[in-house]
Formats: sequence, C-alpha cells, structure tokens
Amino acid sequence: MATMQDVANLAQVSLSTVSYTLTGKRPVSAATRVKVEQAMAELGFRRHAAARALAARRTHVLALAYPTYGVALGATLNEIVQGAVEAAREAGYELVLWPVASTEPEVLHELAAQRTADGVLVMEVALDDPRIEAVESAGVPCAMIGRTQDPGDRVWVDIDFEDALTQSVRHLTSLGHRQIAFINRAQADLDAHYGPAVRADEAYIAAMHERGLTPLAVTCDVTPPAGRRLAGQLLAEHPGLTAFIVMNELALFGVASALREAGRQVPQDFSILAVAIAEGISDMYDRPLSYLAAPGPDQGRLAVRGLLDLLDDRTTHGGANLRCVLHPRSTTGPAPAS
Amino acid sequence: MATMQDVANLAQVSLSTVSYTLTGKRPVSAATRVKVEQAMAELGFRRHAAARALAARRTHVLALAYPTYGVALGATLNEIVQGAVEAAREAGYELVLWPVASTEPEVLHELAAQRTADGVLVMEVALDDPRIEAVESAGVPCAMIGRTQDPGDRVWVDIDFEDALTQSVRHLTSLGHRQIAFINRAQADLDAHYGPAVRADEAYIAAMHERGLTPLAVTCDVTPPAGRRLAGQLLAEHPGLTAFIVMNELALFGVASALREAGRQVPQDFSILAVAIAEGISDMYDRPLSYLAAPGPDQGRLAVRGLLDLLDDRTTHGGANLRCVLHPRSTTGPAPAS
DNA sequence: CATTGAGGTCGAAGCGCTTCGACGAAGCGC
DNA sequence: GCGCTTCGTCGAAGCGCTTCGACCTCAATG
Repeated sequence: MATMQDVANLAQVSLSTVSYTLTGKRPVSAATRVKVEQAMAELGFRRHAAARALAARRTHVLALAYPTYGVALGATLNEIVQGAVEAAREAGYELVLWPVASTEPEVLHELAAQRTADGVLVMEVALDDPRIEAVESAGVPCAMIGRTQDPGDRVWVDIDFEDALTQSVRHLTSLGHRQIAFINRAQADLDAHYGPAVRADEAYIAAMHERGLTPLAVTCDVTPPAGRRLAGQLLAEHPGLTAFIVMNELALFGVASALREAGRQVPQDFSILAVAIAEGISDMYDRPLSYLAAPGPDQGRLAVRGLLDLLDDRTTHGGANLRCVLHPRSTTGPAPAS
Repeated sequence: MATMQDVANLAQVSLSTVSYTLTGKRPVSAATRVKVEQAMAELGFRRHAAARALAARRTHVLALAYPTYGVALGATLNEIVQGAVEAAREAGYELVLWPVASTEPEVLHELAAQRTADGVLVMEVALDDPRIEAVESAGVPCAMIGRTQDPGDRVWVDIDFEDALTQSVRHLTSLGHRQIAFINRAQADLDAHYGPAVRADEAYIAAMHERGLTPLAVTCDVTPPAGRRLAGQLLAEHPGLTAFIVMNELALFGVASALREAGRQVPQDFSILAVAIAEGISDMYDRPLSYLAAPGPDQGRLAVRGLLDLLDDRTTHGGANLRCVLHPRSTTGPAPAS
C-alpha cells in the first residue's frame, strides 16, 4: 500500500504538503495540488485510517449502538440508519453499527473507552437507559435517538409522540369515530420504560379524555398473529369499536386479517390508522394505508448533525422533537352510522 | 485518558513490559503482572485502538457489509449478525456493520482501502457480486455469507438450499402430498441472481421431477399482503394443491390468511412448510410451525472463523454448505384423502 | 523603499502503541 | 564449573499520519 511519503516522493513535494492538499488546512498552490493529485491517483493512495486517527486525535468514525433485543432491525430502524449514514458521509465520517444489547452497558463502555469512534449515537433509548452513562463515563460524546426521562442538555432526537397520538385521535374523531382503540407495542416495552410506548400511551389517553371519550389502550406483541388475536378479541368484546390506532409494525398485518375475518369492511365499517411507521411498511400493506409517517431518515440525519456539532463544539446542544406527518389514504373513513 | 506510559510509571516497570503483559507475547513474571494489572485498574486504562492498530498493523476489527436494499435487516440476517459478533468477540475482535448498497461497490472499496478493518464479511452475496472484487482489490481479505457462482478457493458459508428443498419435498411427499407449490423470494431476487432464490428454485424443480411430480414454483414479494394475494390465486387456480413450501419470511403470514379465507384447515386440508427461516420467525407464527431452521448464527460464526483463519494464514480456505434442520411441528400433516 | 502580511512549502516532533534486539539472571546438561 | 538456553525486562525504533514553527517569496501598504 502506498503511503503519503510515496506520494510526496512521486510528486516531488514534502510529506506535509501532501497532507495539506488532503486536509486543506493550509493553502496549496494549484500547480502543486495537481501534481499531488496525479501522484495519488497513480499510486491508488488512500489515507491509512489508524495513522490518521492517531495523529489527528480523531477517528472520523461515528458509532450507532442499537439494541439487539427483539426480532430485528425493522424498517423503521433501517430508515434511521440510512439517514445517519448519509449525514455522516457528507461530513466525511463513517458510520459503524455496534449491535449491543441494552442490558450490557459495560460492553458499550469498553467499546467507547477504546476510542474507536469519536461519538456514539444511542438508539432505542429507554427512559432510564444505563447506556448513556456507560458511553459518557468513557469520555465519549453521545447523542440519543429517542430520549431519557431527563435528557438534560444532551443531544437527542425523538419523535413527538404526544403530537402523533393527538393528531391520530383528532383525525379519527373528525371523521365521527368515538370508540377508538389504541394498539401499542408489547407490554415488555412498556415495562422497560421504553419512551415511545410510554409517551404514546399517555398521549392517547389524554387526547381521548380531552374529547370526553373512553380510552382503550392495549399492548400487543410485535407479530402478525398477536395482532390478529388481539384485534379479534377487541372486536368481540367491544362491538361498538369503529377504529384502531396501531403503533406496531407487524401487528398491523394481523389486525387486517382479524377485520376481514370479522367481516368488517375497511374503511366503510372500520378505520385503521397506523402511527409512526416507515413509508416502506405502508407500501407493504394491501391497500393505500392511512398512516403517520415516522421521520426516520430525519432522525438519523439530525442526530448525526447534533453529535458532530458537539464534537466540534459548535454548541447547539439540546433536542429535537420531530413530528409525524399524517397521510390519510384509504384505510380511514367516516365512522359508520350506527 | 491514561496511556500505557502512565501505567508503566505507576507500576514502576517499562512501557514494553506493560505491553507484554497485555499481549502475552513474551513471558512476564507473576509479580510484575500483578503490579501492572493493579496500575491499569487504578487508572482505568484501555488501549487506544488507533495506536494499537498502527503499531501492530492490525485493527482487530472485522466489518460485515450488508446490503441496504429491501426493507430491513430481517430476523434471519439478525441471527447471522449475532453469531458473527459472538465469534468475533471470542477472538478479541470487534465486528462493525457497513451498510452499503450492493449497487455501489466503490463505496466498499473506499472503506476497505482505508484499512479500518482487517477483513470483510460480505453478506447476501449474488451469484456475480461486484462487491467481492471491490474488497479484494483493496488488498483486504474477505469472506462470503452465501457465495458467488464460482467461489474459487475463497472463504464462504452458505445454506445448502439443494438439501433444504430436497428435504422439504421429501417430507411432504412422504406425507402423501403430490401437488406441492413452492413460494420463493421476489422475482427481483431471481433477476438479480441472488443465490438462495436461484438455487432453491432449481433444487425444488429437480426434487419434484425426480419424483415424477409437476413443480409449481412462483416468486412473491416479501410482504404479508403479497403472500396472501399470491396464495389466494394459487388456491383458486390449482384446486388440487395440498401444500406450500414457503421460503419468504413475511409472505408466510399472508399465506396463512389466504388459507383461512379459503376455508382450508391447516394441517388437515393443507400443509405449510417454511424453509430457511430463523427460529424467531417460527415463534411469531400463530401455531407451531413446521419449518427448516436456517443456520443463521452458525453462518455468522463460521464466516468469522474462516476469515480469521485467513488473516492468520491458518490455511483452511474453502467453504461450508450448512444444512437446515427440519422441525416438523403442526403445520404439516398427511395429505387429505382426495 | 522598507515593512508587513499572506501564500506556499518544508522539516521535524509527536500521537500511543508493538516489537525487535540486547542484556542480566537463572536453570540445565555434562 | 562451563557454555547453553530460557526467562524476564528494558530501551529504542518505528507504524503513517497531522500539525507546529520556520522560512522564503511576492504583493500590498504607507
């Protein structure tokens, strides 16, 4: 592999000049720049990442810690990753993923302490997440996707679940629905103080109460059969229901089955509104789904920007609460005349 | 952050002695070891990854390149990642994920050329995948999960789809089924020469012909509604069908809906056998699913081992074709008497 | 016309580790 | 008791970069 010295020799300039052409931290004449660039091209030169990191005290790597709990990196998470990768690349950083269970923050601490990354994005943050402390105690800056109970002046990017659920209830009530059930994530998420589940739950209940309606909030495992079973049961026990708000990627598909089996036509007899899901998921549905789009790519992008600001102490700390955009398509309609 | 010199000072030994206690590449007396370890603990010392990588010419990082096409890192891919992470950690390596579209091998080349990883695992390999060349041309060893048309003497770990489909057809025919359809991945996968889709298709057809049966192989988008639509159509057009072999994580759930809607009881009237899916998916099904378990964790583990062998030139090149294990549970049963 | 300052380049000093050669102190066979 | 190897330790030479201070040149300034 060609080193910078090789490039310098071939271009007949000094080592440092090559470095400055690359970093742009000092001016370099056009003529020299051309010589150097030709030499680099000829040798197929690439900076050695470790050497650069050591000398510059900066790795140009950002890590994204995602929990390996549950089934998989779903579509929503995937969107976040995409956004983060793009934003990082634009700034000359690489993004790497650290699959680390949220139950083993020590592993995260180890990783961070080795300084292989300049900053860490922590994903799927619980309200009292030990991982934040694990990273920060290693002296590595960190940004949250989601947020803890008290984020302080840390960098975070979250979805505005209060707004999302308020919008959902408003949309459905404006269509005349009164008995609206909310199908949340799994009970385990609620128990683990997983922010989205907790906040959505509270916001839904508040929004219903505000309108003098009786909330019906339930949790559901993130699988199609669980959704089907649960929805079937709800339909049987609450015959007056006319709409579901679903914040559960996979249960969504089971809910659709249950409605078909119960002989309910969507949206004539029944409305379904999906909350905070990726566009990709909405396309997987069998008809144009009414949904509130999760701002996945923006979450990733903003989190990276915030983290980079922190690194370069362009001090714009603080958080962003991103709103979901309502896309009313054909699974929500006027409440049936009872 | 404490450096190795700090540790050496505190322990009153030389820098190199500290290094040798850590690497074990030269003997260190028990007394010294204790002193050094105490000093390290006291200072909270951790090796600086970049410095180590530069000096040792080894980053102790393995990268896993996974394509960002499609919806997400599904359960199967997740399993592979888990296995790989574990195997890497056991060997003192870190695993990082590189989300890189398979359509932009240049990005992969760039990444590899910077030598931020000692080796690259390439996932979801197509039969003619440009990514392999992209990595190898940067002088970085690479291992495949899946394999190209001609893997040469490269390291690869694949699923034995020939065997899996043969087992599937055998299992169902031994139960008396004669009209068995095969629901493969998406047409796009077949068009992209994605190995699993291609090999499974061929193997299914061969296995059916061998038994004098007429194959019915179809492709299906990886979504529940696509599965439902397709299965519904197949049931209508081929009333004699009594079994589906499904190699499509999400379509599986749609297939189940279609059967319910067609009034077919599983397994009395109809059998479903899922192929090469993660255990996690089988648990998501609404009854004990008959399936051939994908050896996900083993794939990841073996690929990492193979790659590490390559790095340390413990020359055990070559590939491994892993078999799926049949778990006959309650979605397959004797063919209905016609 | 001397003075300043910016543009452009170079040499050298590290960054925090690994590893090589060297060296004294044991331990061994004969 | 002699050389021999092995053990345990040290000092120093890098690994391939970034960056600082220094230096030279050539306007522009008053």
